[in-house]
Amino acid sequence: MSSADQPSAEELLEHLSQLYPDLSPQLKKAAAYLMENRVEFALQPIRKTADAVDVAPSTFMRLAKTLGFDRYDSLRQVFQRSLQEGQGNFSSRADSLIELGGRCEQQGVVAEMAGCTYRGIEELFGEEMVSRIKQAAELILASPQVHVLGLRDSYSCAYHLAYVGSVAMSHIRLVRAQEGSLFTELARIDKGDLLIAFAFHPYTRETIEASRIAIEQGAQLICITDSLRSPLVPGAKVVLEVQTETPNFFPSIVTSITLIEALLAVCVARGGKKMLTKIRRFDQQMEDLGGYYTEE
Amino acid sequence: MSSADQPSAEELLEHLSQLYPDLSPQLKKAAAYLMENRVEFALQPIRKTADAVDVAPSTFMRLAKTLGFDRYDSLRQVFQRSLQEGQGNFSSRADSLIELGGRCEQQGVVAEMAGCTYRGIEELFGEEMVSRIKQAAELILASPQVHVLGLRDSYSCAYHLAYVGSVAMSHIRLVRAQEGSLFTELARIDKGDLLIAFAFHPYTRETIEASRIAIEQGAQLICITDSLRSPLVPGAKVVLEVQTETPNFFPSIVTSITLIEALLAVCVARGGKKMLTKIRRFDQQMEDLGGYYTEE
DNA sequence: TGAGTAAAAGTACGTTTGTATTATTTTTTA
DNA sequence: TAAAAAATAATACAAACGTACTTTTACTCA
Repeated sequence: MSSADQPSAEELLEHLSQLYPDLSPQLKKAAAYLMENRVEFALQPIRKTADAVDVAPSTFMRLAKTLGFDRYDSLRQVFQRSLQEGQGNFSSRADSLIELGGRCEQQGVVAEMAGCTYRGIEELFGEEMVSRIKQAAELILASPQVHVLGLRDSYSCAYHLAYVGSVAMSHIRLVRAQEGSLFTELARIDKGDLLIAFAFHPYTRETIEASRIAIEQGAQLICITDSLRSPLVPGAKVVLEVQTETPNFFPSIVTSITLIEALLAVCVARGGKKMLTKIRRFDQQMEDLGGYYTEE
Repeated sequence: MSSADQPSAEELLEHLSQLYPDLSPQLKKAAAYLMENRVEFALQPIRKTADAVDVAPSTFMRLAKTLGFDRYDSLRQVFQRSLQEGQGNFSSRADSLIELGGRCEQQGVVAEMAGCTYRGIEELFGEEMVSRIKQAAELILASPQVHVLGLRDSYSCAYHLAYVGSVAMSHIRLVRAQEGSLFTELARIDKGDLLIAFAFHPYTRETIEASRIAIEQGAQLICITDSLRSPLVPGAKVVLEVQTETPNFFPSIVTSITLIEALLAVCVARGGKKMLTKIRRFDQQMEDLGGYYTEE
């Protein structure tokens, strides 16, 4: 047990399973339901819960008191909280990392960062996200041209996607915005093309304007951004939301980079052999041109 | 949309994010809360939710109706259901993301990537690494000039470090290598300066040569690379080794980016107030110059 | 058999809930 | 600048809620 005040759901269930054999028949029914339906239990009011087991509401009140709670709601809150925390694999490790970090100042910062990173990545590999990544990959493979746009703090993302992506898929290119060339570059976006745009808060004005223009020109948009409220979202075909929170003064791009690499992996997996030979050819060329370092 | 009867939470949030720009101010506040606190929204009654946003309860009712629901509870139930499902599929499996992989081909790739990413980051936050990060930060803060070099697949790393870093520390600059300007740029590296160089296998020839020249010129070197046998290591003052392995055809830069952000965090933590005012001034300037997007 | 005693169900009540309605403020339009 | 419209806040109320209390049931033991 960690704290008598607010036991975790797991601790509680373990405690309950020990008490179980000695409970009265009705309390057993109630306890059994709780053990096997924690989520429903957390969400439903006492009356609905009681109905589900065909038991009087007061039975669940007695159960709460048997477990040492003063009120029914305290019991239910335990399970609501466990829902909120999501009890994810990474998050729990992250928490322990943070606890560990308190020792010295810098380690604290780093540990907190680690926590954010873990949480961000965990979200990234959820089912919903994976299916979106697949959608995005589909779009990339189907489009005649793919333009990648990211400015300022998002430029690293755009560059990474465009550089690595173009090795495997020659129809991917980076939208450059040096010396005010952005809007000239936009002219190269044709109807039916795909634009992949990156923007994190505070959003760079040009990125927003550029993607609106692209949509007007008949292009499709995939946006990678930090919130569903981002000005990039309206009009986007696929929205890839990433976690950018961090104790730092700038938004973290770690999850975005991870997303990019996952996206590329899926593209290659779908792209088949054609793509593999393309990659091999690129490697060969680099070697022939002396682009790579070889010892002595 | 799949079913008009009971849209999924994700569909709903996407729908909402499309509507978002046209909502009234108060409805935006409510919508924003919903988009970023789905779990709390599912658990709390309307009054608590309204209080959290400092909005009248009726605002949330209007939000529900705006989204096409007849009653507030129907909206909340959508998120309650998504809680139930999310809980069942994921966390109850509890162990590792990799287990999740087998289901379909693409998900397998993604899951394996998740594993690599996780391992890489875990290594990064070990004690040994943290102490090296501190050494590196010390060097950065002590040097009169810091040059950041990374080419090809490492350019995103170099750019990220230099761009974000220069916001807080004006003595950080990116070494550019466009149109063969690399060696001209190297002339700017003085004795006592610091060079931070990135290179991953297969190592780009110019990066290796450039850092050797820099050392000859009396500069110190921090290298961020994927192996202790990397040609960048000899002569380096601090070596930061990162994990780049991944099922992909290119080395992953996720851990490098994470390292960069940790490094910056430590720099800022040590840099004190001077740095904070510098960051604030940058923000102010960007806002004044209209660099950031603001709604309407 | 019938008092005694847990356990369970039922009842009643003050709160809190969602919601329709009305009032107020803000914004738009003429 | 005044009127009209829209958006927001306040109010009121019935339904549903948790919970204390009472009644009924089931069982134990003189």
